[in-house]
Amino acid sequence: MKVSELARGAGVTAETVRHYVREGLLHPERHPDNGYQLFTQDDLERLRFIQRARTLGFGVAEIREILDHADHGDSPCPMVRDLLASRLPQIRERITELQALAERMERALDAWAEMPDGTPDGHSLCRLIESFPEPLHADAAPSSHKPHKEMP
Amino acid sequence: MKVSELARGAGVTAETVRHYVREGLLHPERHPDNGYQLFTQDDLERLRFIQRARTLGFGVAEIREILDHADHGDSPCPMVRDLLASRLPQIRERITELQALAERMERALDAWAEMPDGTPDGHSLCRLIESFPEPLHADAAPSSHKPHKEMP
DNA sequence: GTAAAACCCTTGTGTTACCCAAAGGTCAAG
DNA sequence: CTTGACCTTTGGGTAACACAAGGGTTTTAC
Repeated sequence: MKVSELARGAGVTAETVRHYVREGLLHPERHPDNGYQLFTQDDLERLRFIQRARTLGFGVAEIREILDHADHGDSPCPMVRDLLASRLPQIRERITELQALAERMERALDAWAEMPDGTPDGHSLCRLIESFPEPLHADAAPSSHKPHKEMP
Repeated sequence: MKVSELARGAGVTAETVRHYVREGLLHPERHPDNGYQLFTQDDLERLRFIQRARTLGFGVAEIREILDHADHGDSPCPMVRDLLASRLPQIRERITELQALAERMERALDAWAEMPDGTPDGHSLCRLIESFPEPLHADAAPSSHKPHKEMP
């Protein structure tokens, strides 16, 4: 198979496939004449595996590790389980955050009805936003969790 | 106020403040002698406004627009409402996705108990992942929504 | 047989919202 | 006057691709 064929087979773009190759998740042969990348059926399964792993929240680097393990004949399952277990709480946290976000947005839109769009008076920017509670930045809590990152 | 003072006042890092200055969200004066950035109380409120807007899901570029509007004496509220209204469904979608993700992860961890960590046999990578349903890539639906982006 | 369409290659750039390091100037305290 | 804390700018890194450019190749149609 060539790049695009493999890509179609898994429902991704050719760019994504090339990306995975660059990142070392796929190791295609090269057609000796024209240098085209040649993929096998196993590569297709491998790509589908990658897709599933991605939907499980794994990053590309992690998947590479998993695949490397498996390629060496080791079972990556324990690693997978640990990664899964360690990330699940973060996902939950992220969900909670987003739900709070959605709620804030809804309350904002609801409150809209009763608020005038008045031109700012030099001190107010948009009451719609200003009237929200502050993000209450944790500066007293000794729990050393730095500014938060995005999910992988 | 100097950078770090402003930053502390809003619970962000000095780097973040400098970032917002670079992006044009804050326009501090400069101390004529040493070139230090000088912020006012209004800047502190402005920064807090920015923080609230961020927690409402606005991107830096959008906030810049909002602030520019307000700085010109226009009410940014209608813009804010539209942005809020247009983004809310995306947030909901994202929540649904993440909930599905969390569920998949849980099911995976549950299923773990009954599965052997067997070394891969050359065709299986990790049954824990392989036994998941494929991401069912929409290639038949005419709804032209390309590979999805992350939330702003 | 050949020309255009459709693919392939590599390389480099852009996206988001910051974080971090380096090199060097400034300032308050001891 | 020397630390140490803080300031400045510049430049590079992050995640997972998307996209465009410039140039070769293969397939398809006439």
